[in-house]
Amino acid sequence: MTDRVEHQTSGEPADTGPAAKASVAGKRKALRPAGDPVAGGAMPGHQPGRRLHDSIARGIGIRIAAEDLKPGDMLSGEIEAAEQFAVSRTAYREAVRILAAKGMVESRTKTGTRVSPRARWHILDPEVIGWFLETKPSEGFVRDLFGIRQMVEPHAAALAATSHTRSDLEAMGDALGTMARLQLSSEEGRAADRAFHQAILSATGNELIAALSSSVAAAIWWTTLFKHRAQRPPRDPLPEHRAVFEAIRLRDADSARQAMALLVGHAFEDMQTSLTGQSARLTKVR
Amino acid sequence: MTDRVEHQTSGEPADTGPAAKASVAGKRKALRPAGDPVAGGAMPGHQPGRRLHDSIARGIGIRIAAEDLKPGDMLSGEIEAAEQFAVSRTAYREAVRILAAKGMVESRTKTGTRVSPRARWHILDPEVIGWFLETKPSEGFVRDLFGIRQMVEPHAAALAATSHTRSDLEAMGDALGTMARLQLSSEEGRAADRAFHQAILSATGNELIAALSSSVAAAIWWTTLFKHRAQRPPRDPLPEHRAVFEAIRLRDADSARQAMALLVGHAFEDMQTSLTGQSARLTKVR
DNA sequence: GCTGGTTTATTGTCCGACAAAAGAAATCCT
DNA sequence: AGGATTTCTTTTGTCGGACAATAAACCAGC
Repeated sequence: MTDRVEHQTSGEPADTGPAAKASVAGKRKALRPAGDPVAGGAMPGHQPGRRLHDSIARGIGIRIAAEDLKPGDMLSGEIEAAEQFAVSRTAYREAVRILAAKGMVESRTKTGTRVSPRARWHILDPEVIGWFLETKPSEGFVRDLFGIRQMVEPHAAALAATSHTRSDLEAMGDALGTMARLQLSSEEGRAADRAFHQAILSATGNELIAALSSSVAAAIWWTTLFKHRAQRPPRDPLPEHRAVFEAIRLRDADSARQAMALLVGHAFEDMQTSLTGQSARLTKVR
Repeated sequence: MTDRVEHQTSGEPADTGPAAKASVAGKRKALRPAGDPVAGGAMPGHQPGRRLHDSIARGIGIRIAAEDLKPGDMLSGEIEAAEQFAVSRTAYREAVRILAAKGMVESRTKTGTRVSPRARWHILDPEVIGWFLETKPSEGFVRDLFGIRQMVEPHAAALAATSHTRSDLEAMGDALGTMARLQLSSEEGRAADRAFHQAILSATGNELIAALSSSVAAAIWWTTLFKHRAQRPPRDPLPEHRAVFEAIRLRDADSARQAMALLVGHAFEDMQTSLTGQSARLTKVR
């Protein structure tokens, strides 16, 4: 008894709608009409210009991240799944390869393709993190995100203080200047915030630590998002950033570590108060 | 007769002799155009039972990790590449999808597929780390590996001290017992070593930190390898492991952090002395 | 020299077929 | 009947060939 999971886009059960299999076998003339409103048909949320297999992988990945598909769940067979997405089996298979490369699913002959146990997910993969943030991530996930940030960034700041080069310092300074000019209300200002922290991770000289920047960036993204939603103006982050920068510039590792620990700790506090203050509001972003 | 497959942990310098494998299957048609000298043979290192696209992805990934293919380098076109590997374009494309999912290559129409800049590589991906360790004992990479271990493990031990559950403790205890029984000379003993450290990362309760276990495991793998190569008997790692375990068991976060910092520091020292002691052998590869 | 079409090389997508693996079922031998 | 063996069946894996879409490169015209 195959208890298969279907790839439906909305809550509507696929219910073999009339238009569902509208000439899947039809000639490939069936170009995708712009704005095709027919539900159940074409790949939902597929932006033109992006690749089909990427869109499909993303769609399934988001469903897994949202626990709509749980570990152990079996995906429908390739032929059926390809039909549901209204794409060729080739495109669907390439999507599954992507998911498998990120540890999210496993395929075996006869057994089919099923969602892997959570411990195997490459949860530090930037794309995977993006999928998790796509829908409302669990409180635990955001907490873990900050947990890693509290572990990484003070250490990284200390390393950066001793190992930075001139260009590292310039990158930090530029980002800091942009932050001061634009504040965190604009997208550019928030990008500068991320750039500042990324510059520090790069300055460690350890490319494995630098690879954690996507996780850090994700946590920062959430912080600023929550701050932005909370009506009351948050504390000004600039002085603490400057303190970190100064300590790194003076090659004072201990000060840099402490300053960064303070910064991250405050960011965590802000996020927590914002989160508990309006946890009901945490619905879908975007 | 159990047809047991030897699970030789790949990672050993791929000396894989059996090249005569090939013979993908009795194909329907004679492939192989006349003018093709088949440079390098069909698909080297493809174990039967593994998937073709995985083997190809691994092969290319290793070449990238070994800097045989450098960032910016363009891979040959899909048709030509598929011919070189003696596989279909489909299989080759799925391999490229895997590489792209790990940030190692980027494909664009007309431009072709090229190796991505190093900063985009998902270098914390367990498979990617495996590719790096396959052929490249770059001193810098191993140093970075230990750098991340020095950052992660003391912090993780402190967290584990406060957050561990009974089952976490049991996992650590079991691993420690196996280590004591088998030492590090056997593969099982080394596996127990890795299991001990992994149990600590799991006990943090932070799944993002736990996801770093592959990096830590890789570093441990290198340590034991070097220790094994160095003729003189290394220090006994067990007392230090026990100290970490005891501190965690007593929920003493500070002691756990310090004990773990000591353990990792000594492992790093051992690795460095072993490494410098036979640097001639290590650098001869390139 | 620049602008704007045209060519062209390369990846992207589709289709239909067969191979291989492995669970499930049927069969056979004792 | 029971267990081992063989056959069936389902599902992914691989193949080859075709066409579409895209963007770089090229060419023509002003």
